[in-house]
Amino acid sequence: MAVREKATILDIAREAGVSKSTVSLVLQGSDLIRPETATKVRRAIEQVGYVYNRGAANLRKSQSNVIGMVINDLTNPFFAELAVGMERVFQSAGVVPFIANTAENPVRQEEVLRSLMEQGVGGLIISPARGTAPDAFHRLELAGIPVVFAMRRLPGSRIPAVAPDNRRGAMLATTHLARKGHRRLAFFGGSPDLVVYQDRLGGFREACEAEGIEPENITVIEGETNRRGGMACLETALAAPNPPTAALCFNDAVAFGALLGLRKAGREPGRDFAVVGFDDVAEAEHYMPALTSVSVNTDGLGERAAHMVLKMMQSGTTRAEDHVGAVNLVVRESCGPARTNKVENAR
Amino acid sequence: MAVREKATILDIAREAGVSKSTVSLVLQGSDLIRPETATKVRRAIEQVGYVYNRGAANLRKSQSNVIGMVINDLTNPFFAELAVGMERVFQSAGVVPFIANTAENPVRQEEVLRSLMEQGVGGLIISPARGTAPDAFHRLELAGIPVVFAMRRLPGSRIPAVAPDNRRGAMLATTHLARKGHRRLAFFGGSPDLVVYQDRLGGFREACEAEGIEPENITVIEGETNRRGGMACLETALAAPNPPTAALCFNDAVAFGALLGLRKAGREPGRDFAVVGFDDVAEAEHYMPALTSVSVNTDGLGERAAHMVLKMMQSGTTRAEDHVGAVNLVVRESCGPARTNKVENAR
DNA sequence: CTGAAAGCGCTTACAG
DNA sequence: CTGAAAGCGCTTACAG
Repeated sequence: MAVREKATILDIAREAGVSKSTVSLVLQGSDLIRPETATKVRRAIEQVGYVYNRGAANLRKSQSNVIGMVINDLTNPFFAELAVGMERVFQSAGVVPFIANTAENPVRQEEVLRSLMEQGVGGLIISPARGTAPDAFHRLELAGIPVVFAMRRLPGSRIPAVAPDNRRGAMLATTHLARKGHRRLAFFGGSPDLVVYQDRLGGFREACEAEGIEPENITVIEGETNRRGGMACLETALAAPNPPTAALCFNDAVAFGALLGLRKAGREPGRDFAVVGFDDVAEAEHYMPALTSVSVNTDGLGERAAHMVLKMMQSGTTRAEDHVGAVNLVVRESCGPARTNKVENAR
Repeated sequence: MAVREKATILDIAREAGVSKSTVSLVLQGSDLIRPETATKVRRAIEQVGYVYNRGAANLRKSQSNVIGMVINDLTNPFFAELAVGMERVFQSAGVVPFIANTAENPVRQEEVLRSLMEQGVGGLIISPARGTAPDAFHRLELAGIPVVFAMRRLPGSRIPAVAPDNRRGAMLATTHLARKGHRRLAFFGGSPDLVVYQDRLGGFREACEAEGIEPENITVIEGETNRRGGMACLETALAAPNPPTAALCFNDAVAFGALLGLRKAGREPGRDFAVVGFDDVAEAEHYMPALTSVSVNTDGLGERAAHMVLKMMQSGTTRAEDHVGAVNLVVRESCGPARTNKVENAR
């Protein structure tokens, strides 16, 4: 078959001996068309090597079923897992979402959003980049495009969000550590510019209070939300005059870093110092030692967000109820066996 | 500002008191327009909250600068790193690529490609899914759309590929192990349906021969290309009557699995058994023990592929020279200290 | 420099 | 069921 000009519905119509209206109706699966005619048209479509021009159709219909997924950091396995959960839903709905990465950069995020709008997206799922301006999604709202926040939300925004119960997750983990006998606790990584951080830290503090941990025995160390940040937090913590014996980490990456830091410091992770992560990424289970972590059901949240945006697109609304996902603590080896106060005080 | 109908160039023209041709020229940055006029138009664009309709423009121009990146497995950090390298180039070229994930599924890949074509992509970078049919990209070739293969290529295809020198990388690693005194070597993970596998295994075998490793001391164990696969390979290997003392792994994920398996088996990775990975993902450096791996310059290959497709789109060709990227062995802890034959024979 | 006109590939009433 | 006609938002010669 030789290279040729792109075939259009006119070529199909000619090939099948019908009008282009008929072809269009077949393309849309209308039941106005006699089955034999439809078959004839489909054969012609194959014949001419036709590729549907969705852009032209969208232009005419002035609507679009293109969906965008804007991810803040694709190299973070957690967000990759989230994307996969969403994709599964879209796949069974027969739509191919376009993924874009903002690399945690608000400027890039603006470019990405503009491009997506120019491309005519019909709906969007966004995990906003750190430091996103409050009005970053104003254009989208104005255009009436359904948007859903995943995992992260923006303070004061009316865009619906799908996120885990971060506060409760942090409380579960902190309580677990306290009940194991730890009386000097730390929170590692993250910074207050993320709502997620405020929620997780808030839960940590609340549980500390409930368990009667003395305020002077609570250490909060901000830091990058990756391995490097975790190592740095751990170093800082151990250098303190009266160091903590356990840490809840902002996320699993930070926890992996803390575990690494412990090894470097010659401490036995789990035994000498308890570490708990957050998110329960796939790797947590296979780490050495296996990481205790707050499971947020990443896949499930992804699916939920996908369903939400699909539904909003169908009903033509930009409003929806927030969804707060259940969490639970998955206890593995990194928070070690129970410890008594005696062990803890020996340093 | 109230919600309103989408603004078009006509609205801008009215607001600015010019014709829509003038607006269009301003939009395209033509120098036919007087600066004051351009400024006036730009102000009007802001006024009416205009969003460029790229679909309409592409339809009229019958060309597109939309670029797709089709990735076979986004949850694999290696491919995520590759995607990021490509994105960097596209970003500085001012284009926002759309990423799609095939999850190593040829059927999904077909859907993704169809969708991308319907959307009117102007160029594509693909890392083909395992088990891709030889004619999977026939439609794209017919349509004259520039395509570049990244990391993986298809046997017999004329689509240009950007990939590391897999054979040489495997030889470097194998030679290193042999020179450290290992005389019984294994190759872990992967299967022959991937050209990459054939190249890496080929290099391994060639180096074994060059170093005088006896054929009966060469073990090849196929397996999944992830951690699980690595653990399984290691188990199988150790169960053999005369087990290998070192393994080159198909990729880093397999190597991490092998390292994990060693710990489970009570062996000290690096000392009791040497492990070398392939790809040198970011995590390799931070692993415990740090993983010796063949660095393929993932970022650089991504950038190269991006430049290639951009250039092809500009010159309107679908042909280009393959690029074979340089590799080098990054020696870390997982292949341990030199060993003598004596140590090796004691089991 | 600017305006009127045609056309990209499709969908959608509207007649027949 | 099918055909002719208009129009989605843009770009592009072509006159002025």
